[in-house]
Amino acid sequence: MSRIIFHIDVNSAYLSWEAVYRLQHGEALDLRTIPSAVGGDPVKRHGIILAKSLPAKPYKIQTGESLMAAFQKCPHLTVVPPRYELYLKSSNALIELISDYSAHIQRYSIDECFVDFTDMVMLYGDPVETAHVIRKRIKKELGFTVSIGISSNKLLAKIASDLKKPDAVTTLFPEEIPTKMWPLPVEELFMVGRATAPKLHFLGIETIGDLANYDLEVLKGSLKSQGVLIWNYANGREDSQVKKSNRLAIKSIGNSSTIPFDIDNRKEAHLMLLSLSEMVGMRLRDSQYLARLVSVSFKTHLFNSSGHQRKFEIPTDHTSEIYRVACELFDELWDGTPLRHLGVRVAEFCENDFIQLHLFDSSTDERKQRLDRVIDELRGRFDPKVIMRGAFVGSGIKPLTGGVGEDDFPLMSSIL
DNA sequence: TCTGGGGTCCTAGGACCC
DNA sequence: TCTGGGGTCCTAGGACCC
Repeated sequence: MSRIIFHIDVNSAYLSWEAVYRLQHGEALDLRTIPSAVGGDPVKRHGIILAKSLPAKPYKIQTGESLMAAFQKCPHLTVVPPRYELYLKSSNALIELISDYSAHIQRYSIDECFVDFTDMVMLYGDPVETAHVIRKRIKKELGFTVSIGISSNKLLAKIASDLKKPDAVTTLFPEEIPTKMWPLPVEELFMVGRATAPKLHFLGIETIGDLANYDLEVLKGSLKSQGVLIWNYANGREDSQVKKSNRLAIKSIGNSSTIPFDIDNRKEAHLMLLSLSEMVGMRLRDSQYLARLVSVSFKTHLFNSSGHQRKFEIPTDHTSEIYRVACELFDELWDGTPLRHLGVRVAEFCENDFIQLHLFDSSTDERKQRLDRVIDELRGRFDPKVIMRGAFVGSGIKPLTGGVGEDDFPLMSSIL
């Protein structure tokens, strides 16, 4: 039996949510009506564009480009800093409203979700009409607009929602593929990115239709399994389930940061690793997991990147353990080239519901654990900066680096 | 174009085992 | 002895997503 899937996408999410918040708090100006953007650190004119308004489009402002470049294209661009707690609240409100219509919701990212509407058709009738009802309710009750795509699978629904923006409902059922999807440039296809597009062009493939009708064996030859995947996508074939997102699905936790200055000595590098390990450790403990693997990665001033990873002898969630191994890994990997980016990540989780007591130094282990808990507690209760290791004082390196705390839902996958 | 930060998955090569 | 092949695990690197 054929399914009915919705993909719901918030238009210019961060910017819309910011604009709505400001209107609700008495500001007269609607950011959506002027060239504006949400981006990092406008004061220092540093960071990147995270979201832009429609009036910013004619200036060719691109999501992901540096603020410097954006100001050059549009000197009077209004830039506001991001506020992730607000976006999380807005996202939750959206999901709550959609829950009135179906319990089968998959949050794909903070501003996108899939809804399996198949069983709801009996209850609500025509899906397109229902989608319009949902769209209008969101606009009226929450103050921002969405684009809704409807089809028989997640891939087509996602592409459909992109066809018309803002504030729109669009279908892309299999019989509509040749007219609505095949004329699109191939880079609009999910999973065709910066590296794959040139390879496809080399084969003479320009549109999604070209790809759909291309010889699969030839494609396999140059793109392996990726070739098979995108060929199926180009033909609209995809059958993954709308899965309720569960926190348990999380696979890794990491933080990384571009340093304001190039690091050229081990001491500063270690301090940076400590700062990152603190955040990773906090998030790991919050997740209730222990990690079996830790990895360190960096980018040099020339943007060459490399990484190194290792397993813990015993799965852990201690900041001090993560930091110790991170330093080991770093010292083995680094040849002294100046660095501008450093990252720490933990993975391979197991449950922490029994306490790991090992025979040799259970007392120090317990002490570490207590220390972590007390610090987490204080940081949660007050400002995270209340606890600061002495080594950071006057170092120019923040005692805690990286974002994404407590309520993150870890589901951004390159697979639908 | 002078390039953030959070993730997931795939592949290739080497080590090691039988 | 200088020579198999298959399976699994580990690691590094790259591609993609939002």
